Amino acid sequence: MFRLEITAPQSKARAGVLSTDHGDIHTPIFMPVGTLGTVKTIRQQDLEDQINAEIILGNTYHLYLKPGLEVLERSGGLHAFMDWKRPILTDSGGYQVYSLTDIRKIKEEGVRFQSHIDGKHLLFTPENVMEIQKTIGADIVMAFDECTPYPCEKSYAERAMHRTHRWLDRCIEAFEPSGPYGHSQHFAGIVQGSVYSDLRRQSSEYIAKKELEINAIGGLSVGEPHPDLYAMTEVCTEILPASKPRYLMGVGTPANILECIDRGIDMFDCVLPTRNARHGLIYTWEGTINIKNAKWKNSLEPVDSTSNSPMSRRHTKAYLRHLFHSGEYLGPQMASFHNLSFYLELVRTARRHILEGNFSDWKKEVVPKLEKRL
RNA sequence: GGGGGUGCGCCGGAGUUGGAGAGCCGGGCCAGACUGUAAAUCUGGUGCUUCUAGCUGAAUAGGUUCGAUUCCUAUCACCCCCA
Repeated sequence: MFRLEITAPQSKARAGVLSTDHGDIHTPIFMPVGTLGTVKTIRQQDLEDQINAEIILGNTYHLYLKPGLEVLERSGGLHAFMDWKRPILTDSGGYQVYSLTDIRKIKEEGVRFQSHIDGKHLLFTPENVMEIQKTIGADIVMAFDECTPYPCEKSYAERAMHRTHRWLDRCIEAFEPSGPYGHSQHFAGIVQGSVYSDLRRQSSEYIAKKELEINAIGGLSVGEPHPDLYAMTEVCTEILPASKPRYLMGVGTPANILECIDRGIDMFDCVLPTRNARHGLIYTWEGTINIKNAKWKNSLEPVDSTSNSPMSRRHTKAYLRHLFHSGEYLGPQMASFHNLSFYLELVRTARRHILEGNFSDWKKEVVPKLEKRL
């Protein structure tokens, strides 16, 4: 399923190919987030033809509530429902344990959520989360875990980690690789342990022992400082097997992504390019732009002259700013299109430099620029 | 031309029956935040200054009063009615 092509010199960065029944994924890869069966504002066709996303995310908790399993099953799964032919990875709802902390209760059996839509109680267990992801028809199925917050007391982080491990065992027991729609599913376990090296080490060893197809690192990019993010990533990639893809969940900024590729990560997902786009933040190779700022009012420069998205080369900053200030739908849409194009271009370029053997030098050169504010 | 009414913030509302408030609610504007999406959302600022405080301020100019956004006079602007 995963073929490692090359490991960069003086770095843990690697390039590989992850194969699924819906197509190959060239790593390192960025996976746009499409929580509710849509990458917000972007058509599937553009995602495929223009942005060239190789895989997108869906979310178990959200899809279970809306549109619900019945129509997904009748459609033949999420791929058919949303007409997306490439791979899909579904998050298990473990992140909602963190983000919806006020409307959930954690028990050994699972997590009881009170629906944010109608207040109904629902119990998510490792077993039924595997079942739901089967019905959704994801190519990559995530273990049900608990994403701990930051900051997090060590004693709590440790208890939560052990519970996540117990849940992992139950997920493995419940998971079946043969999905209901004729394509096979792949399972990923998740390392936890907050920002504590010894817990991260312990969790990585626990996950590694299971010899899963994909190993993920969760519970990061929840507000901890970047040095902690990098340090914890390094601790985990040191232990998680090199022969299997490593997925760093929820990361991150362009600089985060390059730094973590450098530390041996193969897969990323993050809401930043799409959410920030809707809020007017544009990512470029020269740094980030808040397109709503007054300084762009009369700028007839292209949004991004180096973008591989024709739209960003054709339209001016002044125009995009105007769209935002007028509340026009095209603003957030163009910005999302641009940012996703940029993120995919970012990882493709990283991959190219890994294959060329000069990833580290290239990374050192571009990261300071990426972190600039224009 | 005659009669009536209304004027405070960048805009729209609310409110002030002589003891003000640099002040309420929206919007706009200026910024900021956002990392496995309860997010096209949220937060802060938006008269001036030497800024833990002070100053100026209710169309404009006067007047009455201990005290005026409030009462009086004139002027200006806008709205309504009549010619």
